[in-house]
Amino acid sequence: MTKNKFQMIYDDLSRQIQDGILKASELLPSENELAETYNASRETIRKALKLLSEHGYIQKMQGKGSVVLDITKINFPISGLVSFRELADKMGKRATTDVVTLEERLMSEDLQEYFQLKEADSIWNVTRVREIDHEKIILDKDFLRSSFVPGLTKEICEKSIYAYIEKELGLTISFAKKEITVEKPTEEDRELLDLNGYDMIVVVKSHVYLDDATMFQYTESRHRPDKFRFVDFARRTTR
Amino acid sequence: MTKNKFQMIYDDLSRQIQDGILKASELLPSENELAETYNASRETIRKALKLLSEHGYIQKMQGKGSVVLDITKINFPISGLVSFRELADKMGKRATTDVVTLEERLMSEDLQEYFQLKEADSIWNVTRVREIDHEKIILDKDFLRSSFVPGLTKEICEKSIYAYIEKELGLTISFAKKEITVEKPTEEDRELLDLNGYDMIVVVKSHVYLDDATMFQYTESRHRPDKFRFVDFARRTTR
DNA sequence: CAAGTAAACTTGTATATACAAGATAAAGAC
DNA sequence: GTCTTTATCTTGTATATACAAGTTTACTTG
Repeated sequence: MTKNKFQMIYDDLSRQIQDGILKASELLPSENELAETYNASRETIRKALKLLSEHGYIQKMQGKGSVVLDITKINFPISGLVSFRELADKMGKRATTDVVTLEERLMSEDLQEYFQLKEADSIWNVTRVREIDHEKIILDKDFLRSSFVPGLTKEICEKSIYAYIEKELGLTISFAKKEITVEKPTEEDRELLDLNGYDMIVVVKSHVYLDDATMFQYTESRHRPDKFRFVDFARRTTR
Repeated sequence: MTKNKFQMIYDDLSRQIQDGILKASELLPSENELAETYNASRETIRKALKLLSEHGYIQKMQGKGSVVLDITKINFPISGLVSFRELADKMGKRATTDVVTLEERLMSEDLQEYFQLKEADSIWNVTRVREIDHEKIILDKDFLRSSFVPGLTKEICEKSIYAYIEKELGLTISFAKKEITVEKPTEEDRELLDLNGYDMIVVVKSHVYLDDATMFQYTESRHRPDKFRFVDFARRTTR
């Protein structure tokens, strides 16, 4: 499945850490030892360890070794790019999605600006309400370039647009720029969500890019403040 | 200064991108060409390009090359670990810091839990109000293990604790776990901040770790919601 | 001309080697 | 015993080589 050697080693080691076989604050075997056990070169081991380090599984220390970090308290990875469905699954909550709007039209001028296009392109306009434990918590407003996502249906929007894009269409989502702010709710927010008296909304704006660096989606995910949580693992890198 | 070859190459290329010498949506020279111009091996070039990719400067595409991304709209890096001072400097705002509390005492039980220590250690308790454009916007509550930060003074807290830790003490901050939530303001928030009628507070909780994976600081940064903004660049990696 | 094929790019993976730099443990000097 | 030095671990950097895999270009073939 995962064909790459260093990814397989990463998978194996990260699983061992998650399962507690490799315990927190213990040292990993040295790179040379790992190279022997996995029948790989040291450089390949180092690629796997780099991944572990980036994802917060280990901390590397020159001269000493790689210590296993306590992942149990961290790993609530809204960090990175995780869809609503993946998240709800992980939490074991019963969550439903109501598709309020699904229409295709020419993009407006400000959207054209957002997508940095010279000519206005056709675009899908999807509005969805996310319900968790029978409360309408999240309002998702998606704008997807229809030239990339031809046959979008209500059924797909109810399940997962991401799954459709990646598995059905074979497109690869590569990276995203996100911005989190807190704003006053709009009329639409008040209509569609169970605000429960709160008069602020957490807004997550995402610009989503494909493999070839073309932006194909803009999303505003609007959350009721008491149900919002964002967790991040950040390494201090060379600026 | 930066001694490593691949970091110097990274610095040079990122500077060229920021200065517009390498323009967005253009292709970088191929890895082999770069290896020649920088008098380096291809692997060294690849390390530099990996950094560029991770920081959102370029997008690599197998078989094609590396395309320069439009960094101008992204780079408001609250993402990662940036201190209040660095941020204020970058925005060119006149910002002041008022040290409300600075005291050393034994840590409470819940703090001991946070730091995952068996015995209670001595800790610095710092409370600071951050003022921007004559408005009290941010309340920072810092808890630093005093065994690592011996001589903390009011003057240091008014400037930058980070600068003191990294430059004076020579400690290296390595990574942090952050959590963003939105909460009701406490009495302290109402007292110390200019809430301007807002009845919510954006809370950024940070666990800060050193080089050797010891946690030495816990911080709660409490922001007035209208002045809060968090920007993130996230790559979709192997999960 | 059109379609398909082959060659020549590009980046991705894997390996081997060499030395530098930091940390630790063992051996030696006093 | 105590301190210093040395050896030997560890990870970090840099290089060279080989081949795999994806893209583009040029060429051949019908």
